[in-house]
Order: sequence, then structure tokens, then C-alpha cells
Amino acid sequence: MNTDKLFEALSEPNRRSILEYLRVQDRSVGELVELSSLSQPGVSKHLRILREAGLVTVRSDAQKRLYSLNAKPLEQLDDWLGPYRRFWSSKLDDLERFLNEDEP
Amino acid sequence: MNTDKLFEALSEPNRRSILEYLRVQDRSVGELVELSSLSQPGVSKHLRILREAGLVTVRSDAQKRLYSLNAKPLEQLDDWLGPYRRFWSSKLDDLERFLNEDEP
DNA sequence: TTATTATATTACCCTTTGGTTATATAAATG
DNA sequence: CATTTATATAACCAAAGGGTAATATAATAA
Repeated sequence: MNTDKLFEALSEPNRRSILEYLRVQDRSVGELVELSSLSQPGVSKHLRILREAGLVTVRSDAQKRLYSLNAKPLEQLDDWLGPYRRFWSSKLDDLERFLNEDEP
Repeated sequence: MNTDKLFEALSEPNRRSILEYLRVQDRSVGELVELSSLSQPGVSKHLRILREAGLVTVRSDAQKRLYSLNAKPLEQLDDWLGPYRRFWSSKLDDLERFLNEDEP
């Protein structure tokens, strides 16, 4: 899945909220509408973007559509963070200092 | 620093590129212009947004302005990912299965 | 089959975004 | 001080984004 689309999908606060609701349990569109402060089409539009980013999956249950979190793509985000980790980990900063200890 | 602003800043591919350039070494605006495919004002605008998200810092060197990466805010992203990790870590998935082994 | 329920799409609106060119500002240099 | 160099801001524009009401679709229920 595309990294650009992933970041794009995550850039919207309402979409991140939806992911957090789905982290707790699967939800129908109607439930997500109640949980959010959005209209039904609003929620559906966000769900579409999340689906296209691979962050959620749907299955049908009678007339309802149940959405589930699919966190797999977030692993990409974790990977993206990888090279930046050393910059905020103070322990590694110490290690760096140690490795560069040649200078006076 | 604000989480919304952080995600927003990271949602733009050119801005993520700039961060990667700065991960290697500090850069003047002019250098970033050459590295990117953007106009000088274009780069300056992105740098402003990165600055406001706390992801870069500036210092002056003669007429130049040298930008540095500040990865600290990315720790927030790492934290945000926290609760999602268990969803993609297959090892933990195995642990979950084990913990739920009561069911036939 | 018709009506009801649940969701997706369409059509619109307004605001924001990302890009550019032109211009202002700031520092160094002749 | 005038000029050059380097960057930031302003002004502007087209496109995208996010929101809603209205409408289409899909599945169940009467």
C-alpha cells in the first residue's frame, strides 16, 4: 500500500478517531455516526478513504456494514519512523557520544 | 506540540522528503531547493509548516539560514502507534491466541 | 411486491492547500 | 551606501478537502 495515501488518510482527526473506535471493537456505520459528530455521508466518506488506505475492512451483516480495523499498514508508518528513532532516544544519543569519543 | 499539526505536517510528501534530507545533515534553504523540485518560496513555505510543527529548527549563518531536523515531535507519533502495535505483531497475535485458549 | 432500514454516492458549497511569480527583508560585500 | 546574495512574505490561482442535504442502492421485513 502507498505511503502517501497512508499519511494522507491519517492526517484527518476524524479519521484517526474512527480508527480508535474500531480499535476497541468493530462498528457499523450508524454506530460510528453516533460516536462521531459527523453526518452519515460524512462518516461514509471518511470510511472510504480509510478503506482505500487499507486501514479498515468491511463485511456485511444484514443491511448493516461492519467495519474493522486493519492495522497492517500502520507497520509502514512504524518503519518510516525507524531512521528517526535514534534522534530522540537519549540512550542512543549517549551511545553516539561514546562512539564519537575520539574527539577531545 | 499539537498532534493534529504533526500529522498534518507529515501528510505532505515534499515535507517528508525535506525531513529525510535534514536527517542526513543540516541544509540551507538554497540546498533544499536544489534537492527538491520546488521553487524557493515553495520550500520556504514547507519549512514554515515544519517549523510550526516543531520538526525543524533554524539558525542563521551569514545570509544563509540553516535548517536542522528536530525529531522530538515524532516521538508523539511513536506513542500514537503504541496501542496499534499489538494488531500487527504476529508474535503478540500468538500470545493472544494462547490467552484465549479456553475456548474449544 | 412494497415499505423500511442502513449505507453509499452525488451534487454543491466553502475553505484550505500547494504551487507560482513578484516583492520585501536581511545580511554581506564592493 | 549601493549592490549582491539568500530567504521570507504577499498576492494570486487552480485543485483538493471536508462538510452537508438530497438521492440512489442494497438488503431485510411486512
